[in-house]
Order: sequence, then structure tokens, then C-alpha cells
Amino acid sequence: MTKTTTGDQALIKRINTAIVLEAILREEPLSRAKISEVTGLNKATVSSLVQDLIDNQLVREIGTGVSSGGRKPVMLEFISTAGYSVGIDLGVNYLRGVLTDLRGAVVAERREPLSASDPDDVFNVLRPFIRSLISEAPDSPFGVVGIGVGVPGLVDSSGSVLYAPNMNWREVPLKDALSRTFGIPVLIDNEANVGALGERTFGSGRGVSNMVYVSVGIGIGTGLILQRTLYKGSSGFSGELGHLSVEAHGKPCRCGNRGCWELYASEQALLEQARELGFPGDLDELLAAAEAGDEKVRMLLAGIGEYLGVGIANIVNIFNPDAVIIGNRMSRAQPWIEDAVGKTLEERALNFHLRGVQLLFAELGGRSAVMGAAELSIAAFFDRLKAS
Amino acid sequence: MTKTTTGDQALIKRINTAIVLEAILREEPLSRAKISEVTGLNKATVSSLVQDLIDNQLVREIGTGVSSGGRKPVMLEFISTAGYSVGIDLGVNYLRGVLTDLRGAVVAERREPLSASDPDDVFNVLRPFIRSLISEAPDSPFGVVGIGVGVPGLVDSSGSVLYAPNMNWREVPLKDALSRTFGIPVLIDNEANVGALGERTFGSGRGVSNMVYVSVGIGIGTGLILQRTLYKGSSGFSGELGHLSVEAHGKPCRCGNRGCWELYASEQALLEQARELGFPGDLDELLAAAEAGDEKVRMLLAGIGEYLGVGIANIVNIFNPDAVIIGNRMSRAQPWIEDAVGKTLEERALNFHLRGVQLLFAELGGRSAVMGAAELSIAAFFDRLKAS
DNA sequence: TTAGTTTGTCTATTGAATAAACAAAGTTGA
DNA sequence: TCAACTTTGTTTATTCAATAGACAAACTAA
Repeated sequence: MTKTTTGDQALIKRINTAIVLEAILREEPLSRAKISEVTGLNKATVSSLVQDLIDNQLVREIGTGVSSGGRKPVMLEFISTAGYSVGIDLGVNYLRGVLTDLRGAVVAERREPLSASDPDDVFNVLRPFIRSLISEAPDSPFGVVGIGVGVPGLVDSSGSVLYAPNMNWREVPLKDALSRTFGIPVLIDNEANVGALGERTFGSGRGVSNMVYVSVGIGIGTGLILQRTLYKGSSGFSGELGHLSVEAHGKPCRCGNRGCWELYASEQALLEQARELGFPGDLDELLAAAEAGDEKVRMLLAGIGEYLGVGIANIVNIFNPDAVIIGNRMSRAQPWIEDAVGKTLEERALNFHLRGVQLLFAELGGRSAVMGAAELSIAAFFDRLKAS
Repeated sequence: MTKTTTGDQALIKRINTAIVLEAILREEPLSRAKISEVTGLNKATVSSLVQDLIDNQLVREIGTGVSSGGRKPVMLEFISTAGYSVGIDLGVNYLRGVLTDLRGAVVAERREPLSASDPDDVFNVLRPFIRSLISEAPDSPFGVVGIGVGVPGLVDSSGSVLYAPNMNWREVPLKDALSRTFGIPVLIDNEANVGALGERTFGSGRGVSNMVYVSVGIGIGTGLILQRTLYKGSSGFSGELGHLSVEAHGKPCRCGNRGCWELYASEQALLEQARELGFPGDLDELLAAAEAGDEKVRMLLAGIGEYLGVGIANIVNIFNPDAVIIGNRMSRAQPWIEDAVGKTLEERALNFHLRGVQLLFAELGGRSAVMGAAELSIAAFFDRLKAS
């Protein structure tokens, strides 16, 4: 409670170093003079801080730039390969992983199906999977700075998976298990949260302040980015908008509530409705049928889009966000649902809120979560830098 | 965009001064030695900063405290009467105002009915109303530091009332009008937002990090306090949870959506249902009937409570807050709706989210908004202090 | 009365940012 | 080609807030 950081000279230096580093990240390549200009810091201060960053192998000089009528500037850039990050998307029946540099550029990528479900069995697959990604990392001053993992379930602040219904997990201390094995920082979060982070950092939500990422797969999960940061509720989990009741007296949901959004707008809802109409098969087959011009399937998809729109209108009224991004598997249905979603949204959301909002689809497709997981550990690395 | 505050010694001093002032506000009366102990700042630093605060008339010495075996400490306290704040609750048919000191203690209070609706007519009532509150302020070093106003409508970041349906206002530049008249800072916000602030600071939500204030009056408005601060969406307004659709194919709402929560759980919904059952009259009469033991009216109220619970379950699933507070007029129905709300909430919200959440009723009753409005301008005063 | 404790101030030191001077390295125009 | 001007980045002296430690004042306790 009374853990206030008091101000001293070291704090000033940390603040200004962060400002300089962020300027370089934002506008590289950049000279010391230009940094002084854009940050407002004195030239001498910038010189001194840049020297520290160079000593710490975070920044390097890459030769001279073009003169604007005087001495040529020495250009600086961030050393993106000063360290690497591992991102893992732990799905119900697959495992996806990337190794990225500190900028998020993918260096290595792996995918494999996952048949195990018991936590210990999953660990036994996950450990070598991660180890092989780490082994791909080139030598670098900071090495692999951390592992980020997205999981399909509720995660508490200690990194335990409290509940993952589709994997039948309860109270699984995933973070502990992994950080003991690898001895580097491990960050665990919900699949929708890391997906939101991925799209915000590398995808269609770049630079946005307030956005809601709607992960439409078997169920519906949501990741909230409010005031530029991932919102977690008081217990560390939140954003269960899939269980927002959109039909107060609708079908009962396994969560205990009635008429939950995901009962009407998820992949599962689509498949069930399709079966009732005599279309067995999975999402791929339905999309193929729609592509081939099957009117019934197109109607079905439009219906799902309409219900997606109902929930998204609620989201827009609640959060007044800059963007709502539809991601995960259902984003592949974009051509067949986009119009229905957009139309319903416009009919239902408040006019004032509609003005500023964009309806987008995930730019990273199936990689939103895995990239967000990598970003999770990159962001933690930068936070540690700032704190020390 | 590139308006970064760089770090220098002045910043340190501002940070540490704020730390010292907050320590005094939190634990007064307090000695310099104790401040040094709880903040971690050096004794000499504390002495110097306290002297500045004394010079600025924000803090004063109030004599010696009890010795613990050595020299007696000189106790310090915040001078709550260093300045005053005006809070206004501008209702559809009433005007409520308070004059408070910098701690929020009410020095003067006024209420009067409001028959006017046209903006200019309202201004002509509002100006003398505020002037009379200001005239009650004793002489003080900072004088009246600002005016906070809560209004029943959408407010943009410039302090204009974009849309207040029940007053028939559109694009009314309220802040401009008042700050031109009084020449002191004016802050305008939505009634539910200031109500949330009032309950968070002075009422049942004291010290809570994440809470949702549900203002149930003619309609339903909501104020969101997330990560200790009032959440505003991208356009500066948000939290229109009254227009959350809880019946996707329910009654059409004037907002364009269908099945909006406020159509089923507001005072207006109650009165309409009562009329259908042959009970004309207003909320007071219904509450009196319930009090007198009228079973039909009690059932009616329980029904409203149930629908309130439906929406609050959604809120809990969305935000995983520490508390949900029911305020405004309907909070007076607490004895007749509390059980129904609680029961529905427990049936419908996710188990994990239910664990940490408290269902509360506004402690300030009808004064949540007016006290929050006063707090709005007090908080702005402290922010200005920190910035200079 | 004396020894020990607590409070709050004073003094010298540290370290980060800064303005100003400056050297180095460039451009430009006659 | 050269003198005048520009731009870059470093060096130097100064300022200012925080700090440790010394210290005086005020008190308790035995």
C-alpha cells in the first residue's frame, strides 16, 4: 500500500532514458541532435544517455546521414537483435509458437497438433516445443528475454490457469512449471487478451487507445485494451463478454446464465445451426460451400453475423472504443458476415458512439494470439529495463 | 502526441511534494519524522518540502503530540479550508448544489425545483444559484477553486452537453458559459459519472479500484471507475450500459436498439408496469404501498430487481469489479429489490467473478452526484497543484 | 542529575540536467 | 578555391534537489 516510489536523481535518469529509447524506437534511424529536438532534452543530456544505451548494447551507430547544410549527423538505431522472445499459443488441439526479436520480427515459427489434454502430458509436449524455439535464437547480449503464453481459459495474476473448460483444466500452475524449467520470465494470459495485444501491436489495431478484440472460435472471448493497456478486472480476469446475456430468457448456458452471446454467435452456434439444416461438417466446409454460392449457407453465416452485430453494438455502447476487431477462426468468414455485422451495428449502437468507431477484422489471422504472446514478454523486458 | 514531460529536478520536487501531501491527507495529524518514516524520504527532504507546503498555506502546525521517549513531535495537518469547491447536480426538474471545503465537508447546501428547460432559461436560474453558493464561502487563500457540474446527458471533452434527451438539449456549451461568468475552472460530466465519483470518494465505494455505479432513475446511466480513474471512451463519453441490449428481440428503444436494459429495470419501467396493473402514481407512492404490505407492488418491485440483476450480472462478467453500486432514485427501493437483485446476480454471473464482488447501494442517497461534482473540481485543483 | 531517545535543522556531498562555449565537419555562394 | 555560415556533438561550469551524517533542542526515565 505505502510502496510509493519516491523521486530522486536515478528516477529522472530512468525517465529520460526511456524517453530517448522510445524516440529511437519510434523514428529510427535518428541522430542525437534530432532526439534532442523531438524530446526537448538538452543536447548534452541526450549524448550522455545515448552513450549509456550504447554501452548497454541496446542502441548502435549506423554511420552518417545526409547533411542539411552542416556537419553530417551520426544515425542511431535500436538493436532489435539484442534479445529474443518466445510466444506460445496453446490451443485446445494445437500448439503454435514463434521466436521473435525485440521488435516482433519472426525469426522462427512452429506448429503442431496437440492430442494430449492432461496438464502433465501437455507439459511434456510443451517443454521440448519451447526448447526447440529457444535453440533457434542467435547469440545476443540479452538472450531469450522471456516466454509469453496464451491459453484458452481464465488466468489469475500468479499465472495459474484457474479454469479452462475445453481442456478440462482447473488450477494448473502453468507459469511456475515453465519458469522452473527455463529459468527466464514467463507470462501467461488468456487467449483473447494476448490476441488483443497482438492486433494492437502488430495488426489492425496499431496505435489505437481503446479497442475490444473479439475472439470468435468455439466460444467467444474478448480482450479489452483501455487507455492503451490491457484491462484486467480486480481478480486479474475480466472481459468475459462471451457470457454477456443478449437474450434474458434465452437458452441456458453452461456458465449458469441464460442467453449468452456465444450461444448465438460463435463457431459452435454456426455448426449447430448448420447441422439442423442438414449440413454436417466443419467451418472450412461451410466456408467452401458459401464460396461455391450455396445460398442457404450464406444465409446461415449472415445470421451469425447479425448476432455478432448485436453483441458488438453492446460493446460499442459500453466502451465507446476506437475499434472493435473480430479475430480468431471466425475472422475467416469475413466476406460472408461483414455486411450483416456492420448493418446490425449501425442499427443498434448509439449514434454518438458510432461516429468514431471502426469495425475491423484481425490482420494477423490465426497469428494474433501467438504474436501477442511474444509481445507480452517483450513488453515485460522493456518494463524491467525502465525499472532498473 | 510528442508532448512528453521530460524529467528534471523540478519534476522530482513535484513528485515528492505530492507524496508528502498525500501522506498528510491520509494519516493526519502527522509529524515530520513520521512522514519521513512512512514515505522513505530523508528527514531533511521532508522538512524542506513541508516548509514549502506551509508557505503555500496548504498545511499548518497544530502543536506538539505525545512523546515516545524523546523530543515531542510537531504535528501537521492539511488546511481543508484553504479553498472551497462548488458541486452542482443539474437534474431534469431540480437543481441541487453544495459548497464544500477541500476535504469534501459540506459548508452550504441548496436545493430548488427547476421548471425551465430551454438552455438560456436554465442558465438564468443556474447563475444566481451558483453565485449564492459562492457567496457563502469564507475567506481563504485559494478561494473557490472550481465548479463541478453533473448533467443528465452526454458530455464531450470540451464540456459541451452533446445530447440530453430529457431536457431536449443538443450541443449546449455549458462549460464555456459558466467559466466565462465565474472566471474559475468549470468541469462538466455526466450525472452517472459524477455519481460514481461521489460514491467512490465519500460513499460506499471508498478506496475501491474497479467499480461500476448504476444510476437508476427515469432511465439507467452508469459510471465506470476502472484502475482508480473514471473511464471515458475515445470520444469522451461511454458507459451507456442502460442501452445494453438484454433482449435481442425485445421492445424497440428510442436509441434505435432493441431490448435495452433500461426498458426493463428503470423507474420508468416500474411506473409503466404499475400503471398496467392499475396503480397510477409515482415512485414514492409505490414505495409507501410496499411499505404498507401491498403484495402486488412488492412483486412488481421484485421483478424490477430481477431485471436489474440481469444487467448487473452482465456488468460483473464484463468488468470483474470490486463493487457494483446501485444509486439514484431507485436506491430508495433497496428493501424491496435487494434480495431479487442479489439472487439473480448469483444465478447468472460467472462463479469466479462473483467471488470478489460486492453489491452495494449508494450511501449518499440523492447526494451521490452533487458530492461527486464537488469532488471533480477538488481533484482538478490538486492536479493543478501537482503540475506546477 | 545523568544517560539515552526522539525530533527537526544544518552542512557538505552527490549526481543529473542545463546553458553556453567550443571543436569538428559539413555546405554554399562568389 | 576560399570565406562565411550551419549543423552536430562534446566539454565545462553552474544549478538544484535529495541525501547522509552531524548536531542542537527537547524530552523521558531511572
